Amino acid sequence: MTTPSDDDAIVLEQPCPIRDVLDRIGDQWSLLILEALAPGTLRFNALRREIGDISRQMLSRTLKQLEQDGFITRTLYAEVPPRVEYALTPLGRSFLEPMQQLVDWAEAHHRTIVAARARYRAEREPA
Amino acid sequence: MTTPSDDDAIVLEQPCPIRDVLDRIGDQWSLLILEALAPGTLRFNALRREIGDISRQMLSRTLKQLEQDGFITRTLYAEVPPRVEYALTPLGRSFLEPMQQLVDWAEAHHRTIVAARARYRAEREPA
DNA sequence: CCGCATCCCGATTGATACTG
DNA sequence: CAGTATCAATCGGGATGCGG
Repeated sequence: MTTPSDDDAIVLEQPCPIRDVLDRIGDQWSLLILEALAPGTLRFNALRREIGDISRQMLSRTLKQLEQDGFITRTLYAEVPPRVEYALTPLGRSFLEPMQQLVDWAEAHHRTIVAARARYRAEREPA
Repeated sequence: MTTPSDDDAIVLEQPCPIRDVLDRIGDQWSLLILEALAPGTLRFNALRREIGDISRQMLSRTLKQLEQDGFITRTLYAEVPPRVEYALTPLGRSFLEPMQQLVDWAEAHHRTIVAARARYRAEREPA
């Protein structure tokens, strides 16, 4: 078995709390998902449409991670066809507050960063 | 040329500001470096010792990224042996403020996250 | 409708050795 | 001291098709 199933997700003890958090929301999709759920509960495909260009696999994997860490809940309704709803937990919701600070900072300083990059390139491309 | 040099670092325009920031500090080392520099200027190897288990290559690459984005400055002193000092810029320092909120949140909720993981596993491993 | 298994490729990272 | 070059191994993540 060289390719373990998603169910075997490794859950290492991270001695550093912030690493836990960055590992979870530093990836490409987690933050997008959390923000998509901020207004309210969404189903799998609704979430997919909301985010736009995420594959089913990555959405599935990322949701599982977020559920595992207690940021969201997954509710399966035993209907035909199946319905699955995702929603923020209080933990997930509380996380969005400090995260918003960072988002605000990013928006406020985005131009500075872009300018720094341009300057960096300019210094290295003399002619 | 299948392995581009580090100097050819790709600088794509990210339409979403927060992505820029997460891409830069969501990696394994950037935040550690920024926090190591918070108390003051450090030289390359001092930084390496401070962080502990980072390879020279990753430290070099990450520092370059951080410099490129304007979070730190790199000052080369034309001496023998060479001396290079890294320090936070005002941008880098201002970034640490909202980031600290997130670090605090992570520390405050770490136990909750760990508990959520344990609970998740317990639910899936009946016996 | 929701999600998992498989295949596959490019990106990331470490080790090691070499340079200014 | 402060890196860079090269090689090799690993890993994330997309596409697709099957299954519940």
